[in-house]
Amino acid sequence: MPELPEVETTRLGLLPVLGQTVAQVTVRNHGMRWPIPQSLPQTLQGLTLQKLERRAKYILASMQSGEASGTLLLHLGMSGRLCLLEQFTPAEKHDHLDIAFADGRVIRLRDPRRFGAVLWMAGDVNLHPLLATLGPEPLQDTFNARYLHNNMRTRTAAIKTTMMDAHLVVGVGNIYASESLFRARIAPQTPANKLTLQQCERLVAEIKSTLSDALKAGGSSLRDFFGADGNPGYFQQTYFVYGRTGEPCRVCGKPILSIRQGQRSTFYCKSCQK
DNA sequence: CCTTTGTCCTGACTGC
DNA sequence: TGCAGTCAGGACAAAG
Repeated sequence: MPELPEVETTRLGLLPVLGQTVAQVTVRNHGMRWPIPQSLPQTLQGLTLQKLERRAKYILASMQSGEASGTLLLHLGMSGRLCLLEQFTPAEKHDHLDIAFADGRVIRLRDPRRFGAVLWMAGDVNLHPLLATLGPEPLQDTFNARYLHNNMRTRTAAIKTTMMDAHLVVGVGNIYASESLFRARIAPQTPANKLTLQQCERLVAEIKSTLSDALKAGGSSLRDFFGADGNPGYFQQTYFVYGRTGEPCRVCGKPILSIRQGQRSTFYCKSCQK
């Protein structure tokens, strides 16, 4: 389940092919969340990779050659992985897309569940419908306690579901929502408009530190993450509550509870979170 | 049958 | 009245 830190680590792992020119694109399966455009191989052929950026959980690969330019949007869904191969190797079952470069290296997308996406945007990628209305990046200063508190005023739904709304702030997936609420000692069922400014301060701080801790862990495990076998696994983190139903709280020892909120699992400690 | 993710859509409702 | 915002729920992608 790639969350923002894994996406960012994936982006870092791809940086070595910056400046390379696309030699050949192979699409083995177009059926992703949205179909991979039939014209993608033709579109990318001969373009040079200029920039690798990230917005929310999208990796944005900007390509250009002469007049032709645009950006490839890559989303990993819940089971997607991008590996950078030093040279072509035979594709396996769920390897849906290869982007081969002139120097022989290959970016390969593997996504068993195919919830991911590969899209092409000519022109300004920030105008793409999927990106245009997104909220701020969680690690930027525009995402702060005042912003959160202000935007929670009109929200009556539970803080857990509200904080996962990408129009409010991006990159807070199911795992980090539970984790940062625990760290901020806020009960996930709390109506968003009941949060005090002080609670918003704690929550923003914990979202930022939870994500940046994970980013640091990702950066330091980059070599393992982009393993020599070209088969990166996701770095395993120790969670306070996520997936720990019935196990003892790492702070107070009471059992971790799980509930459903908006058709998603939420994990929390009843005695630590108020 | 269940679970998992992010995103989009619909219909109902609220408040200005 | 009209409109924008909000919310709950469901749909959807596929596989284990």
